[in-house]
Amino acid sequence: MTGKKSPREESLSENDGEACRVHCVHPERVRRAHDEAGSASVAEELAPMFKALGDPTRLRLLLALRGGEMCVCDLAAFLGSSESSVSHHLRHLRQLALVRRRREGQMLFYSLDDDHVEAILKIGLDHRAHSEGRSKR
Amino acid sequence: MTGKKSPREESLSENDGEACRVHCVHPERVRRAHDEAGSASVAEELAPMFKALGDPTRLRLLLALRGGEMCVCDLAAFLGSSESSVSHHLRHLRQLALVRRRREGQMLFYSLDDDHVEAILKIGLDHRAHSEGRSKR
DNA sequence: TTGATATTTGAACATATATTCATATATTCA
DNA sequence: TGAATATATGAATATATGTTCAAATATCAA
Repeated sequence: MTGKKSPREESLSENDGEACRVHCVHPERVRRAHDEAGSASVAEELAPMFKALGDPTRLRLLLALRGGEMCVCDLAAFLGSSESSVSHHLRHLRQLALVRRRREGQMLFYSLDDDHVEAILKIGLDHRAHSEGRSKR
Repeated sequence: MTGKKSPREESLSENDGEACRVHCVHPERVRRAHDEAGSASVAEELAPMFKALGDPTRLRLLLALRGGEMCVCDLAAFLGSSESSVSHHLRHLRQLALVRRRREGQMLFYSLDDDHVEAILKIGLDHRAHSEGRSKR
């Protein structure tokens, strides 16, 4: 992590020289952006996890699993969708280390794999509560 | 006792009878899942935000903005992509209340709109560090 | 006003993705 | 062994999504 001062407040009055000529660019800011965002591969590695959470069905699966492990047909019954579809989603989530599974006889019980997952879900719910209908058109 | 025993984990308060006949379902678990996940609309409302973070380009924009506000051409230069593309993405993020903007002359400066956004990004990065290469094939 | 810059917007296209259907695998039990 | 159950998997398809291109706004400066 790159240490830095509190962002936000600074107005750019005298900051990066002035502004943009011919399709601008404030060099200072671009440089700082690189510090914050790292290389492109950081986002490339991180995005798939968020994308996985971005599907309502998968998200619902994960929210449900907060209550404890469930088998595939439980999850299918819960969602009201096919077991095949659920299985595809679970494989997807498993490949991303978001869920793990445990076999018991013919059944496979799935559960959340990582505490971070719960944390992210929680913050997401907070954000939802916080910015209720605040979207800009 | 009630017939058979249940060698299952006790993380759940009670066992759901045994398992599944003809495409199972543990009623207790399904009920608890409903408690945890709420109605389908919860996931429907929450998913778009995660989906927005699920695109590497948009994610990179948000990571960059952690360093402070930036104008469109800064962001385009930073990403190495077109300003049109960036603008489309920013509109998307703005509609979800993930970023806000401030005009200064001809330029528009974008910044993160919500502390939750930073929090989610941070946890995401943590998760990435934690589960490095742990994905199951 | 006119011209220039910064950004937005809509449509088109090419790619990605979720679901379905049919089939395959794994495990238990007779 | 074979039937039955629970889940996985591959292919096909229909839909969603990101980027590009062309054109439209908005602001400033002369």
